Amino acid sequence: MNPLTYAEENYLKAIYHLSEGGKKGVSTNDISGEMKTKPASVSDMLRKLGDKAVIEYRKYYGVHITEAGKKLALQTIRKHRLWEVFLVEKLKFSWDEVHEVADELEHIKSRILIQRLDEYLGFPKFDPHGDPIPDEYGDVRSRPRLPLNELDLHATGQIVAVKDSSAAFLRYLDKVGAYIGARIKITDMVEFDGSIEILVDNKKSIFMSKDVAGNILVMQ
Amino acid sequence: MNPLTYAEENYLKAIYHLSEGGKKGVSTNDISGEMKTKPASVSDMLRKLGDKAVIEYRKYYGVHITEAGKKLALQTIRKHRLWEVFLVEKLKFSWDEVHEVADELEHIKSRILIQRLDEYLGFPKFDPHGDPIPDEYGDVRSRPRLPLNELDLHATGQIVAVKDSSAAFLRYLDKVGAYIGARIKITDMVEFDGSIEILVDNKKSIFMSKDVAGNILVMQ
DNA sequence: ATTATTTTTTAGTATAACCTAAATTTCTAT
DNA sequence: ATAGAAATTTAGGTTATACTAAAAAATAAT
Repeated sequence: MNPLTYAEENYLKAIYHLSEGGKKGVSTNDISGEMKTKPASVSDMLRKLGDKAVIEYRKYYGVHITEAGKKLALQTIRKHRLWEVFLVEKLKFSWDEVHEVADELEHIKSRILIQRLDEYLGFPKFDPHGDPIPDEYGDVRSRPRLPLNELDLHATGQIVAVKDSSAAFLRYLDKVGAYIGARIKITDMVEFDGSIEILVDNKKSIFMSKDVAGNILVMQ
Repeated sequence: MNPLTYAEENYLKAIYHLSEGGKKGVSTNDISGEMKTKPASVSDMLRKLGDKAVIEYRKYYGVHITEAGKKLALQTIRKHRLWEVFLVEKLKFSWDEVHEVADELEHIKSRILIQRLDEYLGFPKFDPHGDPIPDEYGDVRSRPRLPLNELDLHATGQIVAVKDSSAAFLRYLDKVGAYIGARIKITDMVEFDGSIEILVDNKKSIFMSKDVAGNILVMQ
């Protein structure tokens, strides 16, 4: 079948992300929400993606991504994350500025470009938000990780990723001094609301709400 | 007015290039040839570009690019050439591989991206083919240059650009050892067909047809 | 179990960018 | 100066992507 269009790639990526975790079908409404298009437009697109066999589409029952679709989605994600690394490491973007630009760059088609970029960046395994970069074949080597709010008091770990990578959240983390790679220890927990205090790199103490902690992923 | 679409940017760039030199209007057919679309499609597009005031369009008489249009075209050209430098200098593309990729990259919208890329590359003034890179404001500082076939016997100069930047021509230049920056001297001329022999960097002798020489631009 | 609500799809419309075929305008050659 | 050729535009159609409004299906509530 023909290569996917930009719009098709974007929908497929959204469907892939929405599929992660649960194996239930992804609903038209969810996709509509993610893509900021109307459900009617989504229905249109699902028919097309179904025709191209990258999703399984049963009307009224949501969609499942196929193996072929997953491969393609992971290619796009690979490109997105490699470009993010480039923007942060080489062009000195901050990690909250890279999303929109990478959303455009991820659609550049050249295979050799991505190979050379990967090489140029030193074959990075994780993007600036700690998310794993799939390899050329779509294999993802993800680290075991869990939300910071699920750690016990006095537990230690290392920040490896963020769940929410909105600019607002990332700028907040910058402000308080949390970053990917930081070694942390839970120094206090408030029973009442689940907020915690952590010690970063044995130096700096940060107090944060449960909500914030839930969006920080750590490796123990 | 709204930003230009990809297609509009591409047409405008083509019109700009076709305008260079002569100040006569650019014909529908010329644009059609350059863009590899049908004349009817060009007419469509010219109406749109006229509406957006980036060209002056008088039906049946070809188009002139406006000042606003020139600015926009130069922005696109700037982006194209900066990306070419990136591909060659950083990703080790050869100069005959960069065109198609840069044709995609040039449409990425972020202004800050281009500023940072420019800085990262050390504010280059010329692309890998020797063409000048316009600055942020669309100013081009071009070097005086003339086709190699117009030099006199025993004249010296330096290769600064190529007129034809097709992959075939560039690979030919690689093969014979001609490159941007090379210091050359005309060592022989054949009256009959205008072919010449040049000495490159006082080391290597190259024999070339008038046609080839006409596509190599030198600074004296 | 039947109605009400929500979700999803269909039908019909719009815009961008392309096409072919036909009409029109301009150019050229006598 | 005018006929024929060449260039250009218009008319009408296609595909991709989105939209709104209406219809249909699935789910939830009594």
